[in-house]
Amino acid sequence: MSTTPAVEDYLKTIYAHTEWQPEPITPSVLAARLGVAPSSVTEMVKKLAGAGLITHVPYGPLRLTPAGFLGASAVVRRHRLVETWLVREMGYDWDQVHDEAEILEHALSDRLLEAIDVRLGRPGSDPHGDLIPAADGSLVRVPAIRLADAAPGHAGTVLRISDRDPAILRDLAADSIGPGSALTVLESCAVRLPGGSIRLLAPDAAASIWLTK
Amino acid sequence: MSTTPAVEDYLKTIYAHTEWQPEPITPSVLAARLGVAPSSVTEMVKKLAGAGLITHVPYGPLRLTPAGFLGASAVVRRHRLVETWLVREMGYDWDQVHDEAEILEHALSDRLLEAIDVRLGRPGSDPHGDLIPAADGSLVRVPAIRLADAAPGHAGTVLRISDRDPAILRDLAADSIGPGSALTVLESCAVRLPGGSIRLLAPDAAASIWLTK
DNA sequence: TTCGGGCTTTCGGCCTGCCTAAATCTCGGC
DNA sequence: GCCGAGATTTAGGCAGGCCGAAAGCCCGAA
Ligand SMILES: [Mn+2]
Ligand SMILES: [Mn+2]
Ligand SMILES: [Mn+2]
Ligand SMILES: [Mn+2]
Repeated sequence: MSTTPAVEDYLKTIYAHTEWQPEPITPSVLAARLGVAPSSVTEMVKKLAGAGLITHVPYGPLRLTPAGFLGASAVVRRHRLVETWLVREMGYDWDQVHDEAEILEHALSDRLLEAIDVRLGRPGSDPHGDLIPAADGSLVRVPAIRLADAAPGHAGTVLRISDRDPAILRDLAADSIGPGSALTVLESCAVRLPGGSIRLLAPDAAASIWLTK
Repeated sequence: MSTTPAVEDYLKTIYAHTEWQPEPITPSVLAARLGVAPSSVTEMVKKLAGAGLITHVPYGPLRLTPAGFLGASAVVRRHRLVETWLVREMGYDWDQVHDEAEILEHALSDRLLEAIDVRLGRPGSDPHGDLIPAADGSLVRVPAIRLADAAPGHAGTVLRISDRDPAILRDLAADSIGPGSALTVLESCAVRLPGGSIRLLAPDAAASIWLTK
């Protein structure tokens, strides 16, 4: 099976699901994330499993094989490098890059990707703090905890903010919170910044932020 | 009908055919340029005509309507801006950009295209001297003559070199000939450069070069 | 004027990727 | 242990884009 944009999006979405939590993805969740009908997922799952990219027992969850993981890593790498490039060189804000990257991730050649990577100084993470896999799929993971799950008093650095909801990203930017921000958790939705100022976060936002442990 | 990559490639190819010569393109030539079967062209022609993008009488040639011309201009503009960007900023040589642009022309958003255009200082032509249409499809055409058709003694500036064959581009680059080069035609395949040196061009190359009249 | 080769179109088919509706399965709650 | 809600799969279809084979058209050469 050739690796079409659809295949790449399926692999990437399966990959992303287990990036910050261990449970494998189910067909219905995958369908919802991709915005397609569950029956469409069933079909593609057959093809991906047939190509040795995922494993799947009927009515069970989906897991990437090593080959599928490598393929997914390549897409994720392209997506995140593109996002980083758009923010650092093309005047985009971090809440504006996702849709553009969603398309370009399927269109860049290896050569152009390498040129962008070099220009950017081989960044290790994208504007949202998501790690950029190396060309061989490897990356250096750091133990992290959701801000919403952190105990009051927990102090840490923002590792990553889910880029799913642009509105959250804009709100956080307005609060000067981004990857690298140091903060202390006061209670479930309040944090103290280094200057001592306090920020009250929406529950959605608190669930989107991951801190060092 | 939505404007898919296939539609964009058809429009662009029809557009390009009449850019340097007046005869409209025929289905078989279009099929050859696109690398598809003639029957595939017949099908797409029906769709394009139905959408008001081209005119076509059965067994006749194909012509862009004003709407089709506008659509084609947009694709050509994206293609040529991408080529220019790859050469000026991403370390590509002028014979290496075509395939990459062939894909990216379908993937860039208007916003990203605008950002690239601004970065490059709104260039009027691409690395091969091909004019870059403005967003409204307009461009400033200059009378030109094929080097192969120029009379001995004709002196002019290189306006444009067809980018169809990368090998020709490499050869010409080795001879220090490119858009803007001043040269005098000696006989069909020989030219004199400003320094006085003489270059013997392959017939293919002489047919690919367009000079000021 | 006729004829035939070359274009063009028609026809039937294939593949990808998506859909809805209708089975079918699974698993937690009773 | 049974049952039903929810998840998953099956079945049948559709649209886009392509193909090869066969039929149809057109025009220049004779
Ligand atoms: Mn995508
Ligand atoms: Mn991101
Ligand atoms: Mn193209
Ligand atoms: Mn060009």
